[in-house]
Amino acid sequence: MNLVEIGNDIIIKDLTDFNLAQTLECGQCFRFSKLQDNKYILTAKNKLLIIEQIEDELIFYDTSLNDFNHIWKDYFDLDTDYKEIKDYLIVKDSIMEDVIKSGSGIRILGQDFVEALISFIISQNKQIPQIKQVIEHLCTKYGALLQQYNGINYYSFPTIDQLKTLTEEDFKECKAGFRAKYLVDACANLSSGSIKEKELLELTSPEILDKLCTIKGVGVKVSNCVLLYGLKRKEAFPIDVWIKRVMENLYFKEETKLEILQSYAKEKFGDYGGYAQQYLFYYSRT
DNA sequence: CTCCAGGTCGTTG
DNA sequence: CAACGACATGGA
Repeated sequence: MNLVEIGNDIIIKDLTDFNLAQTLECGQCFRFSKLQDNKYILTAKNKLLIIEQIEDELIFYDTSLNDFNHIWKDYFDLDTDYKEIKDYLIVKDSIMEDVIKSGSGIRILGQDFVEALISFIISQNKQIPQIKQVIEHLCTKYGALLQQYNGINYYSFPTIDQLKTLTEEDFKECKAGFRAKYLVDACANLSSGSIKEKELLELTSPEILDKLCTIKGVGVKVSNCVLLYGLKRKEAFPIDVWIKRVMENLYFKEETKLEILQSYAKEKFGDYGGYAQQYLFYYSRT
């Protein structure tokens, strides 16, 4: 990796297979906003980051080398060879060539486990702009103030210690609607230790999926999102309405049951299912 | 006003 | 066990 420090900024040069806008706007994360073309402000891992891509350079503004090495390199999946992943997918399935072309700079972000779980419980039966709103309400009310930028306060995602005190009414005030009781149950599971990230990491993906599905309001789709975005299980293949539609159009040409789609993806994309899913999602939305 | 949205639950046949 | 409506909220 070609890294340069200039003042308080860190610049990564000669990037390949990376597009910041695609990565942030492909629906995997919710806590970011666009400052200008290819320049974003985002909060993750208890930090505020201003980041810009100019051609094949990525600029991390006001970022220490320590934060880059320990947080952002991993968050943006910069050590993964996406060329190899794309080649694998295209060899397995020629249809993927066009699909990947549409979002060829997507990276899968390494998000916080609790944030991914809470966010994707909120996501059910909601549109992305509204998901973002509910999450922002939650963070503004219960997160810690990180920093002010251009007169706007930016907050961290609440910790489980903060979340565990919230009632169903508190979540409803954040406009979570009928999901409020699900969020309470998720937080109870997390704070009681009945679900612990460290213990999940020891399990196989199917075992984690079963465990997550014991939370009220968490089904197969949300669990797979948590596996992929919050626990780095790159074989996870979450199937939502968009993925269902695009797979039916590209591969089946007719209505197809979830189980069929799921096993098809497993056979076709294997350990790289998560990447395939992300390319498919982006393709189907553009 | 009606319809529907990154799903899941509880209830029916 | 497959099918179906309910569920809060807000935007089209």
